[in-house]
Amino acid sequence: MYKKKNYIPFDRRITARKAIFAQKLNMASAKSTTLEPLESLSMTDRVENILRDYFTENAFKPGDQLPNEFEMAQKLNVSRNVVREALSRLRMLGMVESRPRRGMVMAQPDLLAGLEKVLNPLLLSQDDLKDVFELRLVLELGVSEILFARKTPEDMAELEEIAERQKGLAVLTKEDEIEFHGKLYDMTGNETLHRFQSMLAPVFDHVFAAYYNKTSKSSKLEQVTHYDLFKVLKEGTAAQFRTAMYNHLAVYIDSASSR
Amino acid sequence: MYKKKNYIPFDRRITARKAIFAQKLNMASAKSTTLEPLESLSMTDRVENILRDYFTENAFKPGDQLPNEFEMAQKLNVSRNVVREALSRLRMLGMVESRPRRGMVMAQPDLLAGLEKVLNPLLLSQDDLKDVFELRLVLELGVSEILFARKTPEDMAELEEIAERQKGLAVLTKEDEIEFHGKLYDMTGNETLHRFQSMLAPVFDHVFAAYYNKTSKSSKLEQVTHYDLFKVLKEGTAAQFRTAMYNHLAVYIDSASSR
DNA sequence: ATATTTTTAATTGTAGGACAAATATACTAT
DNA sequence: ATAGTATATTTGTCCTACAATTAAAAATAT
Repeated sequence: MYKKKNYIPFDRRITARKAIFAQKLNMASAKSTTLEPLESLSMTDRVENILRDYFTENAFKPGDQLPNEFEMAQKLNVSRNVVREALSRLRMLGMVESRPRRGMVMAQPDLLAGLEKVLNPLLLSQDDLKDVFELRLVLELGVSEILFARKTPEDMAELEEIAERQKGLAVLTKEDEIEFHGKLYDMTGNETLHRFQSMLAPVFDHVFAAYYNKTSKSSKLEQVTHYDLFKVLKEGTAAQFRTAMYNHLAVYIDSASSR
Repeated sequence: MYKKKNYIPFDRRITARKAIFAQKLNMASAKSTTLEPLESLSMTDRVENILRDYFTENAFKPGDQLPNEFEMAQKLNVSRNVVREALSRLRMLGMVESRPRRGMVMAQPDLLAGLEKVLNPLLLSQDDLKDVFELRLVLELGVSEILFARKTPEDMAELEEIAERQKGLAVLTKEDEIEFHGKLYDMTGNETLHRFQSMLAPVFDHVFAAYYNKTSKSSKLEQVTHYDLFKVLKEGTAAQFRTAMYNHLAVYIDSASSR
């Protein structure tokens, strides 16, 4: 307890508000060509934007120390609450980190943190769900080049083990699908792509289960299996693999095209 | 000015804290198999998670009215500040909307809002930048199926106009690239894909300009032009288009593969 | 009873005060 | 110089207050 003497809390010491950056704050982003509802941004919105601009304009890099909250609040002529709400957002994105009493530092944002929190089938619009569905399809069809460029014997052995095991199964579960396709993305060496795909997958399943008639084209008996895909990846070319993947996903692609 | 009588501000009326949901709050997410720094979540982090869980578990849909901030703070036994910081995050993601004095409602989140704010080449790690670079490549290579399924005569006419105009140019600017490829994504009818791509593009350019040796393979003179792409899209097949796009992007793909 | 006006209540946005905890720094005693 | 102690710093959290404004309720007029 160091609460003796005439100690003035730090909070109180700064009282005079110098509205240095106030102009910055108050300058409306006036540039709407078409008349729109003029979505008046809240202070928090504006401070968030200003801070991000400030970081990029001043070329802040991960690890760089940031001014403290009081200083920001002063300079911007807003309350600490507003600054904290804005910072809270940036913290969520991984853009800034703050260890208590040590201040805040710039950090490497988490690319997909925001997207991850938002991929909720109940909240997204039909259009967005459809877009996500297709996006995943586009990814699956687009990875073959990378796959061929990056595949290693070890990866192929592991993939073979998976494909071989699944060959015996009458019907593949969702987990089986994830295992095989997940391994594929793993093999790209692209961690973001891998994570991105696995975030999209549940939405993809939801959309397919909810909106598309699975039985329609399932009579197409000559379906390309995971083992087929493996074989083409092992012995074929990138172009052949693309075709194989296209056929493997034919059911979904038909669904996507038809609407 | 209705400030007469013995009006007690709403803020003050609720004092007794019923820690009904306190358990929910205090239950640690204890499930780490490997020993990790035990990233103690802040109250705000926890409330953010709890709120999102609460929304999904109770199947909140866009338009649904949310409890007000006081109530949330009470129930969770935290201050309104903490609740507001958490809500501020969700507001940024478009997940909730709040019109002053009318309360908060669930909203349709903006799929890409979080990602958009974070795509800053100065802040992202080398690995992330490389991942984004490749991601864009994967998208370009993956859209051909959709393109063939969705192309319309009107779109093709517009694309032809662009390709025709660019045929005369000695060198294509960044804007030219955006115009042509942008139109391609536009033709997919997938708004999210379109926006996603245009968010990735600047990072893509940055990575290519900063890290890859452009001159290396540029001697490959038989480059596929935008007009070539157009022609294949018009007269060829999806498979041919994929090959054409692959060749069009060969410079980049070489870069990506080599590292 | 119905329409219009006035009052009240509710709720977000914003400001600002307080303080604990913990760390980095300055200071003091040995 | 070392160890120990006080001080300053800064985030996280809690609290109070109030303006603005709409929705609802009450009062008033038709």
